[in-house]
Amino acid sequence: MPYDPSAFPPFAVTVDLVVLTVRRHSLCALVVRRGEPPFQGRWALPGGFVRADEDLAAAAARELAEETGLCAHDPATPAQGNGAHLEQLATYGDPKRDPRMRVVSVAHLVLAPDLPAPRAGGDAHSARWAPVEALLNQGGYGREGEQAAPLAFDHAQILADGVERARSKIEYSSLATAFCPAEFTVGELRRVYEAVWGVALDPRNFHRKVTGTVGFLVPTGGTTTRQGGRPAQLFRAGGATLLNPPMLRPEV
Amino acid sequence: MPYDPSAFPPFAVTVDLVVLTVRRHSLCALVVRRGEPPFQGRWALPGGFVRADEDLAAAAARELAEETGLCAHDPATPAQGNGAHLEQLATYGDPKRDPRMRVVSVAHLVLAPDLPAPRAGGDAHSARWAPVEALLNQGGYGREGEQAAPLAFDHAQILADGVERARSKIEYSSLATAFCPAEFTVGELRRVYEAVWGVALDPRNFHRKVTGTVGFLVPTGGTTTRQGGRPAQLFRAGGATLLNPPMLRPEV
DNA sequence: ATCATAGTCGTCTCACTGACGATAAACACT
DNA sequence: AGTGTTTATCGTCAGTGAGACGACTATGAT
Repeated sequence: MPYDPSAFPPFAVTVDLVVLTVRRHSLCALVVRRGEPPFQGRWALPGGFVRADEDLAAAAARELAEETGLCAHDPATPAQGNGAHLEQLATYGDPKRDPRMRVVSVAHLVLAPDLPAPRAGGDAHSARWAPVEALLNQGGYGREGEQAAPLAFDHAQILADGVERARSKIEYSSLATAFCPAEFTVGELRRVYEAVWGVALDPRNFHRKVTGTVGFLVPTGGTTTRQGGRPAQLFRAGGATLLNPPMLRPEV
Repeated sequence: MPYDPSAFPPFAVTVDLVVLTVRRHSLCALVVRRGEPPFQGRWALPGGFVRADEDLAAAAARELAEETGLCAHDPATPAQGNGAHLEQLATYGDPKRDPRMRVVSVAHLVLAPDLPAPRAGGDAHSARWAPVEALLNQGGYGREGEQAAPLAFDHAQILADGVERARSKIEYSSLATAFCPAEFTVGELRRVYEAVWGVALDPRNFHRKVTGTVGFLVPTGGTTTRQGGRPAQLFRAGGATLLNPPMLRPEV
C-alpha cells in the first residue's frame, strides 16, 4: 500500500531559523517583519522553502546567509570560519500551522556571536534582534513599551523550543563559545551563560570550573582590558565539545 | 518571493519509527522486512506517509499502532495507558535518501516495555525485534550468523541517532521506566540501564541512587520474586521526569 | 592617592559517587 | 535440615567536585 507515487499527499517543506545571540547582557533572537499576509506586519522567524534538490541543513545555511550574511558551519563540517553553530532543532507539522496550505517546517537552531548587524534579506522586509524574553512573554509588556504582538504562525513555540535547547545544551557542551568571538575572556564567557540562563554566576567558581575543564579553553597568550578592570587572559575554544562533568545551572 | 503557492517544490513526508525495547538483556529495535523495491527483502524501520490532515505525532502514533498494537502516549498527553513513550527524534531530508522521489522523513523515537510480540502490519511483510548491536554493526557478524545486510535507506543512521538519544536521555530523565512494565523492581530497572548502555552497574550504588532520588520511584507495597533470589520491592514510576543529579554513565 | 571594577587564587564544607563489606530472604540442591 | 546460589538491601569510607566566600591583583577613573 505505501509508496504508490500517486498516492501520497504533497507537502511544502520549509526551514525556519532560531538565530540566537547575546547582546547587551540579554539573549536575543533574529526576527523579520512579514511583508505579506498572513500575519502581515507581524514579526516572524526567518525561513523559507527548501529547494527541490537541497539538503535540509543546506537550506538552513542558505537562508541564514541570505538573512544575515553569516556563514554557518554545522558541526559535521569542521570548517571553522567565522561561522555560527547550526543544528537541526525540531520539525513542526500541525496541519493548521499555516492557513494557506500544508507546510512542514524543519526548524534549525543557530548560535552566533554578537553584532552581525542584521541586514534585510532579499525581500524588503526589515530584520532585527529582539530579546527572547520580550518575544516570549507576549502577555507581559516589553521594557520600553515594545510591541506585545506574538510571533507569527507557531513561531513562539519554535523559539521557545530553541531557547530551551540552547539553555540545556550549554550545560554539557562547549557550545557557549559559539556566542563569543574567536578570542574571548572568561568573564565574557560567563556573561554568555548568565544571559542565556538568566541567572548570576559566581565569577570565582566559574573561573575555576572553565579553566579546570581540560580541552574547553586554550589560552592565546594575549590579554585584554576591554571590559575595564584588571586585564584578562584571552582564550580560544578548545577541542572538547562535551563538558564532563557539566556546568551546573543554578536551581530555580 | 517566498510563499507563491505554485512556486514550492512538492515533497512526500513520512514518519519513520525507532521503536526500542529491552529483551533478554539487550536493547532491541523493531524492524520490518520490505516487500517491494527499493531495498526489497531488506530490513527497515517501520513507517509510512503522513496523511493530508494529520499531525506528525499522530501519524507516528498511528503507524505504531498499526505495526505493534501499542498505544503511544506522547508526554504532552498524560494519558498514561499501557502506552509507550513517543517523542520526535529528528528529520532526514537528503535529496537522495529515497531513489524514487524527494522524501522528507520525520523520525520518531518510541520506548516500549518488553514483549508486545510484533505483529505484521497491514501489509504482509514480517516484523521482528532485532538487537541494535547487530543492526548497527553491519560490518561485524551477528551472534548466530545473523544477516549482516545493512538497513534500508538511511535507516541505520536514524536508528543510531535514536539509540544515542535513548542512551543519553535515561541519564537525566526517568525515561528508563518506559522500558519497564507498570510495576517493576529496582533490579529490573537496573537491567534496563545495563542493556541500553551496554555496561554493568553496581547493584548497591544503583539501588541507593534510584531510591534516594525523590519522585523517581514510588513503592507499591507489593513484592515479587520473579527474578529469583530474595523478594524485591515493587515500584511504579513517580511523578518526577527529570533526574537531578543525573544518573552517571560509567566512563568508556 | 583613593576608589571602582574586574580578574584570579585559595580555603572550607557539604553532597554525591564509586568501591566494596555485610546481611537478608528466597530457591535448588543434597 | 543444611548448604550453596541468587538477588535484594543496608552501611561504611574515601575521593571528587560544587557552592560560599575571603583575599589579593592589576587596570582605569576621580
